[in-house]
Amino acid sequence: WEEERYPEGIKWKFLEHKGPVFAPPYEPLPENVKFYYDGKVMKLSPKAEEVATFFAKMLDHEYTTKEIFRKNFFKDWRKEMTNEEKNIITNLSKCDFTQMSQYFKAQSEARKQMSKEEKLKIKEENEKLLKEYGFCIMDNHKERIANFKIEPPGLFRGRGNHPKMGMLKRRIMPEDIIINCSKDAKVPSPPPGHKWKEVRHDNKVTWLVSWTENIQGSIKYIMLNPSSRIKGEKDWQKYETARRLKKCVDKIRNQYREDWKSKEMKVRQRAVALYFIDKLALRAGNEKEEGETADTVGCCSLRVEHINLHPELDGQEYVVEFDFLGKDSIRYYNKVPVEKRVFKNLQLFMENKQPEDDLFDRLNTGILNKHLQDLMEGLTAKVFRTYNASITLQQQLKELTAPDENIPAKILSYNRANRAVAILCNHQRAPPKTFEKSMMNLQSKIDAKKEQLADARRDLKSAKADAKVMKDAKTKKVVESKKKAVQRLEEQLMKLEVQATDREENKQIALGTSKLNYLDPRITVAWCKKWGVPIEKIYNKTQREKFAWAIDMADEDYEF
DNA sequence: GTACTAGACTCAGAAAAATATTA
DNA sequence: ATAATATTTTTCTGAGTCTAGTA
Repeated sequence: WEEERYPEGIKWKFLEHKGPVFAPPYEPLPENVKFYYDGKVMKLSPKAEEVATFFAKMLDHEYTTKEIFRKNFFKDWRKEMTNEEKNIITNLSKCDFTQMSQYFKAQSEARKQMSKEEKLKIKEENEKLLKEYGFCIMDNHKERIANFKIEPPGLFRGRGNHPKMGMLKRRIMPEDIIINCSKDAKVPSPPPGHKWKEVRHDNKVTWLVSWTENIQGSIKYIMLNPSSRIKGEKDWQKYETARRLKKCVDKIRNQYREDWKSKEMKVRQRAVALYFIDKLALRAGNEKEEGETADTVGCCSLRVEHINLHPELDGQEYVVEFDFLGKDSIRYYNKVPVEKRVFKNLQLFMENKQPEDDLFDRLNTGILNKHLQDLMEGLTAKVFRTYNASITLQQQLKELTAPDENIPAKILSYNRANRAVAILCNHQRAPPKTFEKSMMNLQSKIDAKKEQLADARRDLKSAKADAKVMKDAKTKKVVESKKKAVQRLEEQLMKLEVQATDREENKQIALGTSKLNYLDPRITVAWCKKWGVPIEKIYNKTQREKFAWAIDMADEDYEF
C-alpha cells in the first residue's frame, strides 16, 4: 500500500467481488427421526421442523433451560407453524426433541469418523469456495475477504442476560442483500431466480456486502480481512493516534486534575470519568436502549450501584470498589485507591441518588469525546485504552526481560508483559474445562523429567569417577556425552517449568484480544529483533499477516 | 445549539476446526 | 503406526465505539 493517498473519505477506486456465499438450504429430517408432542408422534411442516431443529441442536446447552430463551424461542417458532400446528403445540414443555438431538449428535459423530479421503474431499471443496468467493480486487490488489459466508439461520444467542436470547434469526436471502462495488466492476450475479435488494457504488465505505439483521435491526457487513491494505492502514493510524496521545498525556492529566475542582458539576464529572478511563482503561460507556440488550455498562454509564466507597479499606485510604458487568457481560471487579479529591467528588455525585441512578448524570460519551477532541485532534475515549495498553507492554518488556535468559524464558517474560495488559483491559476467559487436568499432566511430566535428570546426573558422576581411574579417551568421551545429556535434560526441565508457570498464571486471562487489538505490533517486532526471539514464537501465521506492516516497518530501536 | 439515530467500523470470547502430542 | 486426546488456530457473530446526518 502507500502507493497513493486518497482524498478525504474516499476508500477505494476499484472494487470487484463475487458476492456472498449463502447458507446451505434446509435439508428435511429423515422419516425415522420423530418429533413428539405430549407423548404422541407428530409430523411437522418443513418450516416448523427447521426451526425445531435449531432448538434440538442446542438441547444440551444451558441456554435451553433459561426461561427467557424458551419463551422467545417458542413465540418465534409458533410464527413458523401452520394453523393446525399452532392449535396443537401450545406448550414447549410438552415438546420432545430428543430424537432430533440424537440424530444430530450421531451425524457429528459420523463426521468425525469419516475416512481420510472424505475429509480431504471436504477440505478441497472448502478451498475451492474460498478461492472463488474469498477474495476481491480492491484497487490493483487481490485481497482476502474476512466473512464471505452469510450467517445461517438459527436461534439468537446473546451474551449474558440478553432479553432477546432464543429469538429466531431468519434466513438471509439475496433479496435482503445490498452489493457494493465500483461502477466499472463486474457486478456479482445473484443465485438463479433471485435478485439483489440493491447494487450500489459507494467508495466512501469499505464494505462489499450488507444486510439488515432481524433481531436488533442492525446492519451486518462483509468486509476485508485484517491483512488487507484498508484494515492495515487503519490499524497503523490507530497506533499513531495513541502515540500522539503519549506526547500530550501529561498535560491532559494535569488538566483533569484541575477540573476536579471546577465549579461546574458537568466539568467535574467529566474529569472524574476521564480519570477512570485513563487510570483503569475503562470503556467509554455509551447509553443503550433498555430492554434491547443485556444490562452492561462502561464508564459514562456507570450507576451508583456499581461502586462502593470505602474511606479506608485494608490499610488503604479512599478506596473505590467497582463491581459491574462490562462488554459481553464480563464482570469488572476492582478495588482501587484513588486521590482524595476523586473520592470526595464521587461522594458528591452520589448524594441523594438511588442505586439505579447514573453516577455521572451530567455526562455522556458525546460530551466526553467532544471535550477530548478539543484537547487533541482525533482523541476519543478508546484511544486511552490503546495508549495505556501499548505503553504498559513497552514498560513491562523493559522491566521483565533479562538479557542473558534463554528464549523460552524470554517468551515467558513477553507473555507476562502481555498478561499485565490483559489484566488492565479486563480481558477474561472461562477457565478451560480441562484446566486442572492439563496442569496435572504437565506436573507429572515435570516430575518425570526431574527423575530423568537425577538419573542422568548419577550416570555422569559415575562416568567421571570411571574416567578418573581409567584415564583413557573412551571414558573421557563417555563423560562428555553424559554431560551433554544432563544439559539437555536441564534445558527441557526448565522449559516445562516455564510452561507450567505461564499456564497457571493464564488460567482466566485471555491474551488474544489485547495482542490483536491494543498492542502496537511494532513494540513486539522491535523486542523480537533486539533479543533475537523469532517473531513466529510470538505471532502465528494469521497474526504475522495482520501485522505485516509492522514487521516490515519496525527495527529494534522502535519506541512507541 | 444539541439531541437523536442510522450507519460503519473496531473489538470480544465461545465454539469449531485444525494440528500437535501422547498413549 | 494409529487412535485418542490436548492444544492452538480459525471462524463466528455479538457487542461495543464513534461519527455524520437530520430534526
